[in-house]
Amino acid sequence: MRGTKNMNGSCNEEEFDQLKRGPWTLEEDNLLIRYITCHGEGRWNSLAKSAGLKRTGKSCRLRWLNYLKPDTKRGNLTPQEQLLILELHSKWGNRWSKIAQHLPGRTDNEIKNYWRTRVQKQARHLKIDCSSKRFVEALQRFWMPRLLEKVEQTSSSSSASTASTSTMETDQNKLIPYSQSEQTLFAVSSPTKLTNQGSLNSNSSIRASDSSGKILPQLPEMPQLYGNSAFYDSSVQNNDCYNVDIGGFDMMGLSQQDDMSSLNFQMTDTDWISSGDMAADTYWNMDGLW
DNA sequence: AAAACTCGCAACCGCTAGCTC
DNA sequence: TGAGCTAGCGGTTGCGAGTTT
Repeated sequence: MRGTKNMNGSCNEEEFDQLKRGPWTLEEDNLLIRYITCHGEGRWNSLAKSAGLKRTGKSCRLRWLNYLKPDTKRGNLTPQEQLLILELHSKWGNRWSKIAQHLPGRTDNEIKNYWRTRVQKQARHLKIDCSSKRFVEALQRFWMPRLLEKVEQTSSSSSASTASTSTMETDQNKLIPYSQSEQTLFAVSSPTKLTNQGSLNSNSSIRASDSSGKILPQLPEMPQLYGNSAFYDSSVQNNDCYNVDIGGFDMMGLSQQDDMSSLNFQMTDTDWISSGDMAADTYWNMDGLW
């Protein structure tokens, strides 16, 4: 069986017992980097041997992909990246590698860790299952708008002119999860761009609000965010995940509701979504998220 | 000051799809 | 066709660092 002594292909029992585990040393890292620089990736088991590493091929591959590869990004995820993760996870679930493909420089492991340590922590805090409809709804109504706000803050501070070029009519702070005609993930829409299929009525539109229920400042038009940023791979634009059919939200049982206010989550304990309590910082603490 | 606890992340494990022979 | 092997994925674990008691 894989994962046992037999998983290593040509590795016999004695070799297996001599294999090193645990944290990589600087020397091992250098060996691996040097070898891959000269010979390239692939054939990980033989690579491990040829490089003189007492590691499994699997371990070498992981170390390279998650840590040593030159274009690997380190450090905190940006709000843009977090937003994208939330969005893509709502569509694909725990398909970490697939999600990672859309965040250049980030690894599936990193994204998985982010989800488990940050997002699931919020779910625990709210005492709900992070895979539940309620939690997805919470993400959409509170977390994502705040991330968008954060994105706006960072983009306006780094490029004031870019942020101010959004001339779209945003008389309502409507956030639609997807725009069918534009390949965006999340956009502040003008009313004319809302389709019957994807629109949310104004009484129930997802709004960015602070804990007191105030409507937050208008949010930027998202196509700029995704269209211009380095992490948005233009090659992805024709991917079905962007050319969406609102399917990303169908899975959450929301899109078929023209009026979100009609959603009934049958909450018997605390109706924290509709009451607005959830938006209170005591329940939805964003401070630790970035 | 130190023990207990929590958190974040690197690394490992088990499984499986796909390829080769 | 099926056995063996490789690469890759998602889940889990272990450990060091930081925080709380």
